[in-house]
Amino acid sequence: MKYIGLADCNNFFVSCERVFRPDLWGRPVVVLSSNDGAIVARSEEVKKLGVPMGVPYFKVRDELEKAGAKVFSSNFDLYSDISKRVMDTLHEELGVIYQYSVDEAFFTMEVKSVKEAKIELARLKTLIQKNVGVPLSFGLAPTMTLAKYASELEKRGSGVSVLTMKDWEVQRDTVSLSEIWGVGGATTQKMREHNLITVADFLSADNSRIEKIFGVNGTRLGSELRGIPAKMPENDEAQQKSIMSTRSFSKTTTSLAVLEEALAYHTARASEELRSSHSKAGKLSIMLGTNRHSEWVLQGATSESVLPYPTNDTIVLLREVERLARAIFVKDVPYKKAGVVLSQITADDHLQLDLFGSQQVSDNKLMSVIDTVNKNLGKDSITIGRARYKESWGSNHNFQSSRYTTSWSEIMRLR
DNA sequence: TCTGGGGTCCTAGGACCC
DNA sequence: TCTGGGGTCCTAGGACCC
Repeated sequence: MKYIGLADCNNFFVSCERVFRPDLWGRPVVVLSSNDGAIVARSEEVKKLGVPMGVPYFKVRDELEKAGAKVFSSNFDLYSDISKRVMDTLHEELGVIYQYSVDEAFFTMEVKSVKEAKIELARLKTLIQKNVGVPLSFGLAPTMTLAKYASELEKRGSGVSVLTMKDWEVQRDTVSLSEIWGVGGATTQKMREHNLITVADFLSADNSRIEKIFGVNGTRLGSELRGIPAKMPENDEAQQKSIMSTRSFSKTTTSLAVLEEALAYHTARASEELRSSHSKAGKLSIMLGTNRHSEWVLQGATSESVLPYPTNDTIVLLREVERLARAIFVKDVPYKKAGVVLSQITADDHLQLDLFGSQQVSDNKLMSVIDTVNKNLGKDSITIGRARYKESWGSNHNFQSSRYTTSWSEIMRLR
């Protein structure tokens, strides 16, 4: 029978940090979000302390210190590299995989016997642990939603769980809907108002009632929970719909010049990524944000512009970004973040030519030279205009580990 | 003092058309 | 004392995920 599997790395960012700091296995470790704002990854030891996911760091700093926890700023260069190694191994061993996030991938598997499937996945788990160095868990079930649920079951145990319909039919009476993938806070609330608490409640409710209240998401959820796939892992490298680059500043600013520098930096980042995926964007948006927890919360602004023709040229985009920024900037507002979003993305080889053939279709030589130099000599060896990262508007990252695997100057030294 | 960033999908409602 | 209905397209915003 065909099953859907999920491979999910345990406490991924924490595990990545531990690969190069083996002394931290068994010790409480957390990783902070960008700007050292909130907790985004916790080791088992920290979860046991009761520190919740997503809590602002400053609220739990003392508690963590008392527990002797090690704190890291996020180090995405490191995490992406480790992620790539995990995904490469999964791909080699399982064939087609669908990478769902930096630390998760779905796949399909023909299961002849549960026992054999378990042995196979346990072997794979050991292999990744040995070759890459991070622990992961596998869940195998008839649908994506159930595979997700299954993967949680053995996180602290063997790390491999196969959920058959027979198992699930026994369990689902007591599983609460809020534990299910895709059911968040707002939906849980709404379900509660309709007296739907457990999976069994949901499944015994009338189909048309579910559809009326929860729309297509409701009917899909019902199907997935009955073991009939309503979502399938897609292996094709689907075109990304949007690319964004945004960051909070360590301190607020009221200077248009500073905001323009930050926006220029994000424009460079986003268009670089656009070029590396061999595509162009038809729409550009910028955002200036204020502190969400201050009286300025509503003073943020966004603005967008449909480009005359799709482009990935940093210079063209920079010009437009500057125009938009000047239009929405308000004097004396303390801005806390800035960002750029590129959307309406099309692959280079799928571009629509306009009727008069007047648009620029050739690749910009200057851009590809800059990309090549930066690839060979390191990030930002060449920047355009003001598009260079500056600490003056940068984020806090006070506990950052080395980029052990992606930067020669930060490689681990042995003596 | 200090509260992330990067995504996707769905829906409601307005503009516009015949 | 009367005020269509049906359709498309677009966008803003909500919800969710990791």
